[in-house]
Amino acid sequence: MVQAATIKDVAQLAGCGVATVSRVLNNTGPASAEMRDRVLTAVEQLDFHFSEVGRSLQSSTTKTIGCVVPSIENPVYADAVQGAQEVFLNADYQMLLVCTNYNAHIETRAIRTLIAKQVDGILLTVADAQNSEGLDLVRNRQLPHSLLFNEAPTGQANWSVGDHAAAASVADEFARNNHIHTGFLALNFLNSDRARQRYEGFATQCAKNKMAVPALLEVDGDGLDLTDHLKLFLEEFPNLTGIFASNDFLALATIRSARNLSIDVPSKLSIVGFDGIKVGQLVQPSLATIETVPRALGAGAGKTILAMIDGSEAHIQPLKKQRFSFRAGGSLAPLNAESKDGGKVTAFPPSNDPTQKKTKIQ
Amino acid sequence: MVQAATIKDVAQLAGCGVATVSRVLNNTGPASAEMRDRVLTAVEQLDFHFSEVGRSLQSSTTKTIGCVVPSIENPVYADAVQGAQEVFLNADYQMLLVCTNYNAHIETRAIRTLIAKQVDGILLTVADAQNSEGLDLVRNRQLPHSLLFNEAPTGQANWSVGDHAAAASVADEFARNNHIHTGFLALNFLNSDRARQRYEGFATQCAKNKMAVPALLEVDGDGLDLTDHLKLFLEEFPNLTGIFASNDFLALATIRSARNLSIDVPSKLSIVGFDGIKVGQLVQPSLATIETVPRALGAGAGKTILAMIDGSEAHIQPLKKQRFSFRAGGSLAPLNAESKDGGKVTAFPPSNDPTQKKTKIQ
DNA sequence: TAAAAAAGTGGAAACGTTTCCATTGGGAGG
DNA sequence: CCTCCCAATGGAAACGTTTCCACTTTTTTA
Repeated sequence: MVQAATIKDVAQLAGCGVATVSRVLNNTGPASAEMRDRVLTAVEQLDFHFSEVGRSLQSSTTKTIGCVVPSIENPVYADAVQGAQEVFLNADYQMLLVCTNYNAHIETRAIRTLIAKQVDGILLTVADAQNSEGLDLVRNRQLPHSLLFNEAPTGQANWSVGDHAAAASVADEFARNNHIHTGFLALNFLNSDRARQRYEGFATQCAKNKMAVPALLEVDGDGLDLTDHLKLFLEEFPNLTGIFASNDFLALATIRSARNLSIDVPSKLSIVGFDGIKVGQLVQPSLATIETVPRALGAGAGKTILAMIDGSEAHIQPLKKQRFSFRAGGSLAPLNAESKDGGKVTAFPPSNDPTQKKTKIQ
Repeated sequence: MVQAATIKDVAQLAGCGVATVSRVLNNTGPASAEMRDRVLTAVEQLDFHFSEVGRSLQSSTTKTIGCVVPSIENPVYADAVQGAQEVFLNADYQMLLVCTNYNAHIETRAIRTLIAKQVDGILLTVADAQNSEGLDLVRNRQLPHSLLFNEAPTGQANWSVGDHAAAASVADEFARNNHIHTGFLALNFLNSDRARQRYEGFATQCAKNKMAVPALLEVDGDGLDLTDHLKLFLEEFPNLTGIFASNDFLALATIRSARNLSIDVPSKLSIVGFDGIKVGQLVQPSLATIETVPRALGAGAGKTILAMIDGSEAHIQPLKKQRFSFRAGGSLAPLNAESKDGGKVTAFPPSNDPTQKKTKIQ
């Protein structure tokens, strides 16, 4: 590894003290035109750049922000992280990223290290915001931070989706389509407070709509093939007509599994997802889902942290009212008497898919 | 922000010199049992943790590795980044992540900053490995680094997919299915050397297989709705029977667009993607594609860097022969005379989709 | 023209570590 | 009892910055 030039080298070559070099390069304090020239020439000649480490030690500022999320294999987190990262980069901050895989131990350890590295702020999505050792650490140090996807305490800028309300709106949509018996499908339900909030919001609103208590359907593994799971669920709850999957990938896997079992979606079984990933609009039937704006949430949370670091804490971002919206799709259809009583249904019913164009070629 | 305790505070509280504290805590050098105790107690009492900044300055090592990729909205990069990140974390390194959005200027600036931050190594996917200012910087400093997805110079561990060969295998698959007239569909073709290598590998192998020169189809925008593009392409190249999309998302969008145009996939038009994203197996028809192992590539590149930092440079990872495989899917079907002459084809031909289970319920 | 102010400059301390070196004290070997 | 060695310990330098302060030189003002 080639040794980089230091400010001392520059000073020596320019024939001046290090203080002068610092002043010239940072434009802080006076310097004669001639001195300025000599320094700049030396810098050029040595290809000098300040060592951020030295700077950090002296200023106790690192221009670095930590980011802790469960996983970026989930496009929702990936988008959010990227949104934040761009905000940081524009403000000349860099991002230290840690994925915890929903593991509280890794979470805590990572946060500890980030603090030791003296990050100027932390952006985090914790497994459980009510009970997070790492989050406590951050709060104790009063390190600038913002929760992302987790519900923030009142008074702080909130960059969560609003899982409870969003899930409630799914219940409303099922109700509007005359569904009574529904299920909530989750992968690793216990791992995240978001999944629990979604279930709760869904169940509560189902009750308000005089629907049955939704069945809680849990699956494990990678969630790619749910055929066997789905078969069992439908045997256990034979009058299920709709499934709310806790994310879009799970929803697509469910549709696929239904196809394997020759159960038509949506005429026999309606599916609604959560997140609003892009491919949901490309598949057939298109996916009814909760559309979220992860990128905007990430960017917003990033800006909140920067504002806190700036000291303009008072001026925290206004918490937007609506951070989700229901996206209609072909996977959710009204439940009518005809299909309910097991009567014949067209194998490929006329699409009620609003995103499907009807353009013809030739 | 609460001020953290320093080694001096510990020394003072324990009534000893800082050198002793350092020795005790790092287990480097002797210390009496009693001293050990006093230090440990003080540490406990002050909740002391070393400042990594101070350490870095003294050791000129940061336990930090930079990672530069175009975007993690693309699941391929996201998976690779996560794979690398896990490797780093296991070795007690943290990752500084920068997304360049395929912008060479951001790329260069980011790499410069990473060097100033004195990262111990850099993992990068550059827009064009033959012509990258940032890559030159890294090479000049002889900073431990590894290319990811870019073809590495001979002699270095190679963590690219092998785009040329992979694309060639797609040409072979089209040939095996009797396709002659194909097209290569790319989004922002000029932005990356990978897309170009894929086209070249595809075109070369098409020639070997006595197929027509593949049409180069370029689209712009977000690639969500390609209907109009596809219509134009098919008007311009009316005898096109197969399209090789440069990534899976584009492939799925193409299938969707074909549906909009009432062109059946695969009987009228076969589609093959690239990357092997998971949802490709969930859709109908399932997507024929090149399956890659981005996570493994990222992890491998990460390990390579760690090995270089360790100094065990000699023992670089062996470059695996095959880093991709063709995954059959319902979107690619043989071209037979019947469908070629515009004759009647079943609207929903018996699936030749190998991933589709035939399980029935009840 | 002298005094005061301002501009230009460098030395040194401080930030939090590690590590080299010197100092002390005690035990073992002669 | 004297030496020698080794364990235990602390002081201080070094890493690369910024910034305070003091000093010299130039310019302004009266």
